[in-house]
Order: sequence, then C-alpha cells, then structure tokens
Amino acid sequence: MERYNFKIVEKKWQEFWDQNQTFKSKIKKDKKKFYCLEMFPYPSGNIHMGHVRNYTIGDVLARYKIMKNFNVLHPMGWDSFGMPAENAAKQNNLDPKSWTEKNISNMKKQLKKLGLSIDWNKEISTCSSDYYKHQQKLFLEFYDKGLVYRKENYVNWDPVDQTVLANEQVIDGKGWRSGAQVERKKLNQWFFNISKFSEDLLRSLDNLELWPNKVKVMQKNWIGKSFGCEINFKIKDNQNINEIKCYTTRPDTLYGMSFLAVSVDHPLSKLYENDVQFLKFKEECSKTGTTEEAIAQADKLGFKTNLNAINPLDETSSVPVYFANFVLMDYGFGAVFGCPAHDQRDLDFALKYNLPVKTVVRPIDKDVNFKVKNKAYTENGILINSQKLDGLKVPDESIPKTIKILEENKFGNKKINFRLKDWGISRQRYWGCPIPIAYDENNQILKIPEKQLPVKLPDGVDLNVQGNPLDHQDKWKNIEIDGKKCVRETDTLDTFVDSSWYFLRFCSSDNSKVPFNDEEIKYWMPVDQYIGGVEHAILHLLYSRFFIKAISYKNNNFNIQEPFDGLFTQGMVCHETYKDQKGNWLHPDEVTSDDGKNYFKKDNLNEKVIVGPIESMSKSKKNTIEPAKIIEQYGADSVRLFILSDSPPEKDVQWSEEGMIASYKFIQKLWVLHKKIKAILNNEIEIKDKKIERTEELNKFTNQIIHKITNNLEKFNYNVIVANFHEIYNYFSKEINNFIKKDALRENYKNILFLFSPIIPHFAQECLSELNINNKIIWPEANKKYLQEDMVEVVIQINGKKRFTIQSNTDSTEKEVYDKVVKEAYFIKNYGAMDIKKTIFVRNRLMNLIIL
RNA sequence: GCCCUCGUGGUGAAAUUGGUAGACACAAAGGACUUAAAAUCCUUGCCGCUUGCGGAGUGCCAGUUCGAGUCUGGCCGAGGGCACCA
Repeated sequence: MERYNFKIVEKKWQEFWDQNQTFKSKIKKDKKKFYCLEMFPYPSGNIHMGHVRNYTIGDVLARYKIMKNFNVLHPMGWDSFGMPAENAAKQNNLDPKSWTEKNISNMKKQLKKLGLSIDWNKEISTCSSDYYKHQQKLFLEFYDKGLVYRKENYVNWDPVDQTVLANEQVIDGKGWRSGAQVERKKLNQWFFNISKFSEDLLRSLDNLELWPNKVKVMQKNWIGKSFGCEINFKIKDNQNINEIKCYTTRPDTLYGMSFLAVSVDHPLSKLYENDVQFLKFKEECSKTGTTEEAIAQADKLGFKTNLNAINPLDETSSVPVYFANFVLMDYGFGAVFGCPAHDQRDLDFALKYNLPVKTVVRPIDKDVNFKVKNKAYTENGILINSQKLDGLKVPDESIPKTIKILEENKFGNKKINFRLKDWGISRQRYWGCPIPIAYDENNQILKIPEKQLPVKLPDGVDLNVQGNPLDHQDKWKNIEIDGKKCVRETDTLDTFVDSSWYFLRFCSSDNSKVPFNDEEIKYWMPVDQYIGGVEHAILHLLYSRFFIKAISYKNNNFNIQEPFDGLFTQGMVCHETYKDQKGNWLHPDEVTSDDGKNYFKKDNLNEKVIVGPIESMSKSKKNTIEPAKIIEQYGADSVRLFILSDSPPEKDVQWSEEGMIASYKFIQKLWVLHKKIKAILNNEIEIKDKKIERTEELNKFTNQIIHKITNNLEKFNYNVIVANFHEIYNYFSKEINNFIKKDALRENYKNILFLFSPIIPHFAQECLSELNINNKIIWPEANKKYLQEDMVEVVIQINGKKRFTIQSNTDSTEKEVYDKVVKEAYFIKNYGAMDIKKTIFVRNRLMNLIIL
C-alpha cells in the first residue's frame, strides 16, 4: 500500500488555499465575525518552536470558527523594528532594512509551510513607512490631546559607547559591549501620559472575563493602586527648608514614627550637593539597583542629615531625617516616614542605625505590652501607645480616623496613589519609528506639518558611530518648517508603540490614507481571541489597552473599551540541555544515545555528555530544534499534531523526538485506515468475517466524539483532542469490519474527517477529496439522541468505598437500582446479612450504602 | 522581601468541576508473527496471596462530607512576576 506522502499532499493543499484565496477576509454584515489574532513575530531570521506552538493554537481556533460559519479575520504581520536588527547590522556591516526584509521573506516561507489559515493580504510590517507613517499621525493626535509630553528622566548611560542602554544591556552595572561602568544620566525624553488612565485601566480589567486571572493580577499589581494620605512634616528650626511632604498608606502608625527618609534624588539633596560624604553615599546608592526586588533584598543604607522632622500628631516629638537607598523618587513624593515596628524595611533600617522601635499596633489576642522585636508586625490589630487613637481597630477604624485628624489640622490629605508611571517612549536608536517633531532655534517644540509627513528614516546610515546614528545625519536632521530653520528630533519610538495598535491596522491594512477606518473597526474589533506568550502579560498588553483608551479619548467615533476580548497565554517549548565535559553547551544534533539515559558526543563516542535540566529553548543554551527542518522531515500536520499533543497549551511542553515520531506514525496509521475505509466504501474489498451489524454503535460513537471534541475545542483542551483522535483510530480499526451499512459509514467517517480538519488540515482535506467530498467543510453537530446511553454503569459503594458496579437503565430511580443491588450475588455473599443504615444515590452515577 | 500559580504511575498527562483516579500516549518488560532483525500486534503497569480478590494510593499533616485529586486551614517543594529585551 502506498505510504502517505505529506510532501505532495501538503504542497497541493497549500497551493489550493492560496489560489482560491480560501482565507481572504472581508466584511460580511450578515455573518457573525471572529477576529483571531496571535502575537506577531519579531523577524529574527527563522521561526522557532514557540512560533509553531503559538500559530498552531491560533490556527486550530481560526479553522474551527470558519467551520462554525463565523466570518473570520486571521491576519499576520511583522514586529520589525528593534535592537536586534541594529545589532546584527553593526556586526555584519549591512543595513537593518535589508537584513529585516530578508528575514521576513524567509520566515514567511517557513510559516506558510505550517499550512496556516492566514489572510496574507492583510500582512503588515511595522518598519515599513506604509505602517509607521500612520503611527506618526497617531503620535501627533495624542500630542494634540495632551497625552504626550517631554521631561527629564534618568537613563542607563554608557559613557564609552555614548549611548543609552536598556536594562538587559546592563550586566553587573557595566555596559554589555563596552564593559564600562554604567552611569545614571538625566536626559530629555518623550512620554505617553498612560498614568492619566490608571483608574480606567484598572477598573476595566474586571470586565475582561476571558483573560487568565494571572495576567489580570499582574496588571493590577503593576498599576498598583493604593489608598493613603499625604502628610506635611514640619522641619524644626531650619531656614532652608520648612517642610517635607510624604505619602503613606499607614498614617495610623504615626505615633510609632522614629525617622523620616527621603530619596537621594529628592529636591532636598540640593542642600547637600557640596557635601563630599553625601555624594559618596549617593554613589553607593546607585549601585543598589532600582527594582523592587533589589530594594527589598538590599542592605538598608542611610545618610543622616542635621534636620529633624516634627510629628504632626505630637508636636513635642521630632525625629531625624535620613537619605535612604530604599526610597524611590518616582513613587509618591520620594519621601516616607519610618515606623520600624510595622514595616520590615523600616525595622531593618532602625536596627542598623539604632533608632527606637515603638510598637503601636497589637494583635487582637495580645495585650498592650506586646512588643515588636525582629519581625515587623503588619497584620490587623488594635492601636496602642497612640494617645487619643488608642483602641481603634486596625485598619478599618484607625486609618480613616487618623486621616480625618490630619485633614482637620491641615497637616495632610487623603490621597490615592498609583504605582503606574508614565511610559517613556524615547529611544536613542536608529532602527525605530522617527518621532515627528522638530525644534526651532529657541528649542521650541514644533510638530512636523502634515505636508512634510511622513518622516522617513534615512537610508544608508553609518551605524558604527558613537551614540544615536541619527544624530550624525546632518542632511536629514536639519530642516525648514514654514521657512524657519529647525532640527529634527532624533529619538525614535519604543517598539512597544508599534505593537500597541497593529491589531487596529489589520482591520484596514490596505487603506493608505488613515491608520484605520471607523467602519471596519466597528465591524472587526475587538479581537475575539488573542494568543501569545505570557511574557507579554504586562507591558505589551497594558500599552495596547492604553492605546485604545487614548484613541477613544476626545473621539466620539471610536467606541471601543478594550482591544482584546479573550486572551490566551500559551506555555513555552522546552528541551533537555546538554554540556560536554568542559561545560560547553551542546546542540541536540551533537549528541547521541542508545538507551535514552546515557548520552555521548557524536564526534567522540568516548566522551560522556552531561544531561542538564529541561529548559525553554534558547539559542544561548543550544537546546533548540529548528522547526523548518522538522517540518521538512515529518510534515506540517505531524508537527502540528505533536506540538498540541503532550501538554495543555497553557503549560510548558517538552519537545521529544519520540513524541514527534509517534505523531508522524499516527498519521501514517490514519492513512492506512483511511485507505481501508475508502476501499470498503468503493466496494473494492469484500469484508470477510462479517460479524455483527454495529451501525447504531457507530452513530453513537461518532456523535459522542463530536460532542467531546467540540467541548475540548471550546475550552482549549487541545491535548485532549489529540487523545480523542487516538480513541477514534482505536475504535475504527477494531470495529471496521462490523460497519455493514455503507451510507452510515460514509456519513460518520465524513464527520470524523471534519473533526480532524482544524488540527491536521492537509490530511483531512486530502482524505475528503479522495472520497469526492468537495463541498464546504462545516463543523458537525452532535445529534443529542446519541449522547445518552440506554444503559449506564452505576458504581456501588459500601461505606464510601467502591465495591462493584451494576448495569442499569439510564435514569433508573433509586429504588430500581437498590432492588438490583440487593439481588447481586456479590452483595448477598458479602453484605446480605448486614443492616443498611442509609443510602446515598446519584442518578446514573453511583449508590453509596452505609452499613455499620 | 512582597504577590501569583502549580505539586496525580518510570515520563507527558486525563478525570463530566464533590461521585469508578490514571483516559490517551511515550518509555520499559514479557509474548505473538519472522530463519533473524526492522515493522506490526497483544499483555503487564504500586503492595499482598494461586486465576480472582483484597489493601494502600493524587507532595506532607489536619478538617468539612455518606464520599475529597477536586473544598478549608497549616506545612514542605517547584515555577513565574515585581519598570523601558522583544
């Protein structure tokens, strides 16, 4: 028998879909729409297994929805601006544009081989001026609405390369290329006013019912809404400074205050800018790192000033003022009061500098002599040692009451604070979207006028220069606006800006005049299902949400609340790691094993290979498998089947060669089965040992499996669907000789092939065409008649333990089951003489008999 | 340090959401076919005794319940997030 030749079949159907424009999308008002979107890839050169997984998951869904008669939009594009292109270009002395374009064409070819149901007419690339010209318009629109501004901000500055570094480019405080000690430097940067929408972004998370809770929690924490108050602390006897403003969520612990701490970047630091000791301290602080984790773990350091702050609730007492490394300037007011007994950081600090620890909250079950020693008490309780506040319940009574007192005495105000900071969008790099701004001779900001748009990136730029290459493009930089000499902004936009609205662009990708057309947006948006890696849980998703809010702001034509109705975050693809005896990473192709336990180097069979942990595939660990090769070897359907089979899509999956081969073999087995069914249907073979007519059972099996697979599709249980496919194979190959009525076999098998279609589309389509079933493939609906069995197995428990099962008519009553049970030989033998105290009956499921 | 998630056979995992734990596969062992191998198919799967049956059993310890992988509390372990890499 001929083997299944995936190479011919897959090519054939891919060409067929292409030529027939099978997946071309257009607005059809009479049909329900479904916008299925996977996160678009960065064109790094080749697709990797993560892409295969991501796009297979999306494709299964898109194909299913097409079969369910939805009007599906399933587009693809390229997130093609960014640092890797610039780095690759620098290293190999070529230009980012051609590097990127070459990668795109290569990856597009590879993606097409997966047989995805993508409408390639919608393809976009963010580095094309056809795309970013619209982005510049959006930027100016935001600017007009007051959502864009410029301010000074700290950056990681590499003094040797004269360039700004991303956090990941800073390794142990040094630049990744130059190795120079990185400095903190203040630079004028552009910002999107995302914090204006903090409340909105937080509140509308609650409406995103089809988002994983994990992602919503991360976003909630990121936005970080806190309820507290601002407090003005008077400074004792000082002519330079009268007061310091602090933000706190725990004003009720004021009586426990023993110091006041401010950030080294606080305006107060101006008073100490000539103090050598202070400058040394500031230098020390800059080494701590600014992440929350670093601050929480770091040693608490302080620099004592000669200032003293007065406690507003008790003006007879005052506490010393410190500069401290754990206070950040960009949160609150860059100043906090320290209450060591009830905040761990403050306690660490107080113990180090011998400051008093005054307990002001006691647990409910402890008395007023409760004292905090080495562990701060941050739970609920009762206020103590707080004069008139004593006895208040913490926090429900204590906080509002304290705020009220502070407000009445004009020492402070209730205040809601957000952790969310504005989004810095300036990047001092070449390969990004130019910011459509210029500065006149007085350094005044000018928008690039409409007729001078778009601002295109200059070609042929020398990247091997210090700092931002665009700074060196004098011809490009110096322009005239309305006859005035101006200089262009040379910063380009963060690539997160590019990906914050591409899903809108897909709706109108052929419209060169506007970024998107209201009518098309109205029809297609929001994205019904967005699929991608959980690594984008915060930034990309939050920024995209912000864009929707910002576009809607002061715009009545745009009425969308959220960009992504449903979100699915898939897990990573992992593989074992290998190292040689010297500790160098080895690629799976470089190692071999006979028993799957002991591995050796292929080029030196005497050298044992050290098998490391299973980790997500990465180039640096060399544990990658090239999808292009694997598809060439086993075919797209096999790869799609495997990548879905082993783990639920939201969890990490381990790549295994055995698993891949098993999927390949399974498709071959399905083909053998298919050939047999085809021969039966065409009367080409005579069934020898006809046994029992099983048509009703076949109908029942098919309809039940339709029901199961449909449910599993709806719930993203794609790994279970693969198991269901195996059930189908096992059932058919066992019973095939008993299906005597050919019409019924044909009808059931047709439906089975439809079920295969979203996951192994080439195979399914080939089989259908072999049976001359060329009409539209539609998702089969299970006939309810077959979903219920006539007989069910009922579990009989004695004292909660399973003892035996009985067959019973579906929906039998408790009495019917009971009567059957007491007639069972097993029951009579073992329990017949005992008293039944109680029976618990669950219809069609079990009966539990309680015997004492 | 703070927040979140997850712990089921040798392995990846199922389990109608409180009702037969281990579907479906991978690996392994034994067997069948074969001169032999490959391929294919069948059986086994933790502990006891002879088929059959019984027992333990979903990280650990308690609890709720007729009944817990599923719910509650505590502990142990693993992973992820905590500001400009996409």
